[in-house]
Amino acid sequence: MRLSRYFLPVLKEAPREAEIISHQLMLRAGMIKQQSAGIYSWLPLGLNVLRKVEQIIREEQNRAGAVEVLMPTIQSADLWRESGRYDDYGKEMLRIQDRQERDMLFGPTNEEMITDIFRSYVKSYKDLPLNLYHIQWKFRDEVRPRFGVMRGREFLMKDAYSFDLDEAASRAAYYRMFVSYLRTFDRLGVKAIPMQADTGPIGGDLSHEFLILADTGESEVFCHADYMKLSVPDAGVDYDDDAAIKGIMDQWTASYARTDEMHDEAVWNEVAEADRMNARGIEVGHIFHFGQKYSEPMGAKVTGPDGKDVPVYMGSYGIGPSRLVAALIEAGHDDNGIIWPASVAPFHVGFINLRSGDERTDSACENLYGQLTNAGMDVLYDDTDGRAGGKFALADLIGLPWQLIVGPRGLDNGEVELKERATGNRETLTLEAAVNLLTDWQAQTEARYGG
RNA sequence: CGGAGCAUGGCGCAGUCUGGUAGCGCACCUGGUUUGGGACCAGGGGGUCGCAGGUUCGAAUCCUGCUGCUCCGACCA
Repeated sequence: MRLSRYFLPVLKEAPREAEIISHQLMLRAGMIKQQSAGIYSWLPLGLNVLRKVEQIIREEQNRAGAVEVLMPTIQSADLWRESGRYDDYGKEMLRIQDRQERDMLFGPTNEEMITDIFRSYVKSYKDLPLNLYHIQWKFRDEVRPRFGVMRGREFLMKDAYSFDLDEAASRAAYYRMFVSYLRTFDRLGVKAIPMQADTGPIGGDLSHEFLILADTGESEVFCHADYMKLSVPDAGVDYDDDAAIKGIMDQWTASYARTDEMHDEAVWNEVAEADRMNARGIEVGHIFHFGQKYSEPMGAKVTGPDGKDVPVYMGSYGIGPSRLVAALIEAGHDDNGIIWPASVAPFHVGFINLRSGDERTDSACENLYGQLTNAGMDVLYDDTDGRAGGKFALADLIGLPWQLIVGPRGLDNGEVELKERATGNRETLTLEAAVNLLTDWQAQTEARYGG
C-alpha cells in the first residue's frame, strides 16, 4: 500500500475525551472515529488490525473443532421470552420495535438464538458433539461506556456455543475451548492468564476469564508466578484426545489465579510470598459451562442411545476482538506510539523515502516495494512529500514492526537502514541484505505465530 | 442511575469572571525555498461560539431549559 493512496487520518494531538493510552493512540493513528457514546467507526488501519485478530481467533476455533455460522444482530423478543431473559436482562438490552410493532432487540449475546438453531435441526446424540460460533457485533447499552473500544456499547464478539449429550462430554468441550483460547492469545502475541471466574447472570458452575496483564487494566488480579513460565500447546495439539486436553487444562488451572471479584485472602496467603503476583488485567475472554440452563426451558433435546430425550448440555465461550485491539495497545506501546505484535501488525514494514521526488530514492523504493510485496509481505510505503521527522513520527505512531529507511546518502553506498520498532535498533545494510532479513523475519514469524 | 465537569473552524486551546459583534497553534489550499528525526517565507479559505428561549441598544460572555460528550461509582467481551 502506498501511503499517498491510503486513508490514514492521523492526529498530532489526541482529542481531549480520550483518557487512556490505547484510546488516545487509536484516535491519533486514525484507527477509529467515535460516532456516539461507545459507538465507533473503524477506519482502514483499525479495521486491518481487527480483521487480523478475528482471523487468528477463527483459525483457532476451527482447529479446536468449532464451526462458524453467522447470526443476525437483530433478534426477536419471543426467543428471549422463552428463556425468561427478556425481562431479566434489564436496560442493557437495546429494545426496538419494527413497523408491525413487534418487539425486537439488538442482540447482546446469542444463547437463545443458537439454541433455537440447534433444536430446529439436531435430534440425535449421534450429531454430537457440536460447537457453533460466530463473530458478530453485539450491543449492550452500558450505563457508562468508556475507554474507547475497550468498553464500547457496540462491540465485536466471537461467541461459541457447545452442545453435548452429558455433563462429562460437555466438560470436555469446555476444556477444548480453554486450550483453544490459550493458543489464540499466544498467537496474538500476548500473555493471557485464565482465572477462576464468577459465573454471573449467564449462570453455570464452571467459568474462567482470560486476562491480559497491563497497568491500565480494569481488574486487579492475583496470580501465581508460575503462569509466567507455563508453555502454550503448539499447533499440533490433538483436540480429539480428551485426556491430553484435560491435562493441559489442569496444568493451567493448578495454581492460584483470580481477579479481585473472586479473590480469597486465606487461599492466597498459602502461596509462597515470592510467587505472589499482584497486578492489573484486562478481561479479553470469558468461558462458561452452564449445562441445561437454556436447553431445558427452550426444549433443545436430543435422543440418547437409550432412546430417551434429554436436554443438551451447553457452554458458551466469548472473546472480544474489538476490545482485544485496544488491549494489545495497552500491552504494547511506548512514548512514540503503538508497538504491534508481529501477528496482527497492520503492515509488516513501513518504507520511509527520505527524498520523495528524487529519481534514485524513488526507484530504489519502488524496486524494494515490488520485491517485498512479491514475497508476500504487507508494506506501507510512505511515498509522500515531507521531511524525515514527520515520516519517522508517523511510522512510530502506527507501530509497524519494521521501518525501512531509504535515502540518497545510504544509496551512495548501495545501503539502506532498517529500524526495528520494538527495540529502536537501527542497522545499515545492503538492499539485498535488507530484503533477506525481512523475508527471514516473516518466515520465522509465520512459523511462530502463524496458523 | 447517583456524583463531578466540559461544549468556541478538522484537532488542541485562549477569550466568558468584568457584555461591544471571534482569536492563537497545528492541520488544510496557492506560490516559492527546502528535505537524514514533527522545516521556512509569503499569501489564502474555513466558525450563525452545542441547541432553544430570555435579559439587553448590543450576548461566545449574563439567566432558564434542553441536548451531546467525558470522568468517578454499581455492570460487562
